[in-house]
Amino acid sequence: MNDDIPAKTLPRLDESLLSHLPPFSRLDRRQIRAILDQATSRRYAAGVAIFDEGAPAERFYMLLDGYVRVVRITSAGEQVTSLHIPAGQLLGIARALGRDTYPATAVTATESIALSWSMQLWSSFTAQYDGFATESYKTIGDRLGEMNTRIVELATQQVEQRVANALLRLINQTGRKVSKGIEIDFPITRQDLSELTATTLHTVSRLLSAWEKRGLVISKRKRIIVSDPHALVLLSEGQH
Amino acid sequence: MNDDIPAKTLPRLDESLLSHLPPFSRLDRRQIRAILDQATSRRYAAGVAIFDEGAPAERFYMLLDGYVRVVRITSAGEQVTSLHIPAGQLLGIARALGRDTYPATAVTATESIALSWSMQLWSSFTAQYDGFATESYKTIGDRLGEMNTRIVELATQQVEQRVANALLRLINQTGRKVSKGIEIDFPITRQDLSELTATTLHTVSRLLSAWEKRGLVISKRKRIIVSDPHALVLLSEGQH
DNA sequence: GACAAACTTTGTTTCAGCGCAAACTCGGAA
DNA sequence: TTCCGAGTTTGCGCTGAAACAAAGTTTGTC
Repeated sequence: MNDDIPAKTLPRLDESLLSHLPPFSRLDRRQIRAILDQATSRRYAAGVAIFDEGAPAERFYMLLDGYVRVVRITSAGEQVTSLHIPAGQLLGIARALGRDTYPATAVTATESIALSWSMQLWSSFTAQYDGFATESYKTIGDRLGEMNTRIVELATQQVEQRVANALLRLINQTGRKVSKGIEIDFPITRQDLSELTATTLHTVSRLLSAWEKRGLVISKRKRIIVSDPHALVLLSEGQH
Repeated sequence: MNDDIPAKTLPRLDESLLSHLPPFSRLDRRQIRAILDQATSRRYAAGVAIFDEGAPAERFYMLLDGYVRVVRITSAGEQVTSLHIPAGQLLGIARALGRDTYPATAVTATESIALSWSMQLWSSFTAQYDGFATESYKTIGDRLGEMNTRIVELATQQVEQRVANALLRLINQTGRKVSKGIEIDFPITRQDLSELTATTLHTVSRLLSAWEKRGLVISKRKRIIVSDPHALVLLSEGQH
């Protein structure tokens, strides 16, 4: 499960890694240097767990590169993805909400690089570094909003609309422009998409096939390009 | 929509109102006095909105008595209840997450009483009062966990299980012991319950009727008593 | 270049729960 | 006391999407 490349691979981390990221953007070079010097850097292969639901929340992370899926596993063994986290965001910040275990599992969707700090540093970070707490809570606020949206979607929308919405959200958050449209920037299977939309991989496959015939998307294995986002928006609103 | 009883009805608020509530429990009498003197107290009739989704977050609230439903309304006009808030909790604390509008509408389920403060006081409260911020964030953490649970439920469970779970959660949070079992402490219609479980009032009605025949619940209009919680737990796990 | 594993597609069957419709009941207002 | 509206119950038909099943395709590995 774990990775073969040891921690602290990168000899010395550059300040520019963090200086433009919201939680750190108000800090000066010296402060960022201090933060980096306390950080552990680590590479994760695709598909490995950075931390597990229920485990003691010992470290918090800043995802520098890659994508992470936040998943929960039901007692019946089904997986439900509750969030996607792109590079540049904090994760595992349970402590900010007074928890001492991680509330969900974080799995890399691609090969990823993350910095991490001991959770004991959390309170000194929030105390010392201006804007760090505020920005962290903003991130949590955004995630809360996103979860709220997912609840409403699950509660009121048809499968087709949910899948269309999920696709739109993914290209918004992590889309990359390519010649034929906008591509989701990391490998994503029908299974992943079904876990994100609370349906089965079969149904997702059928939908994507239908959409491909109508020219809305182009999909190869693990890759999806949205060529007509506007049409997807219509679908997400329930039009056919 | 609004209420006829003016603010500041209660001549002078007693410190004991707040002293045992988590966000204030670590404070001394003098501090609580100061907080109370800045508060506005107001009574709300059942079924009125304390604040509306999207409105500027001008005040934050402490619910002293009653119950509040946090709802969102979809573009199609359907309501989805995302949380129930019992007395003793803060609400409308959008600001803690860096938002300047309320992310959802708060509607009273019963006649309720709440204190409120101008949102401008938020930062001074968190700065001055020990434990206030921590406890507030803990509340948010709990709500996040609850929402997460709802997502997983919506994603993986059958209607019957979801309704059973909702009922169990309600009696846990707001149950009152009566001779024949545990009663939900505020009026709740089939419609409310259907909005909480993402189904129709018809289905909820059928389920409750069936359960009543089997002796698991007793229900009159707007009132539900759970007489066999354990059987409901089994149902919520998928047994029949 | 063959094999296995992972991922995807497509067909068929089944049924939970929704939509629609109608009737019933309770509790308060007048 | 009657009336009315809000809340509830129940029946029935329909359908979206899950379950089941099986075959096809891509990719990496030895």
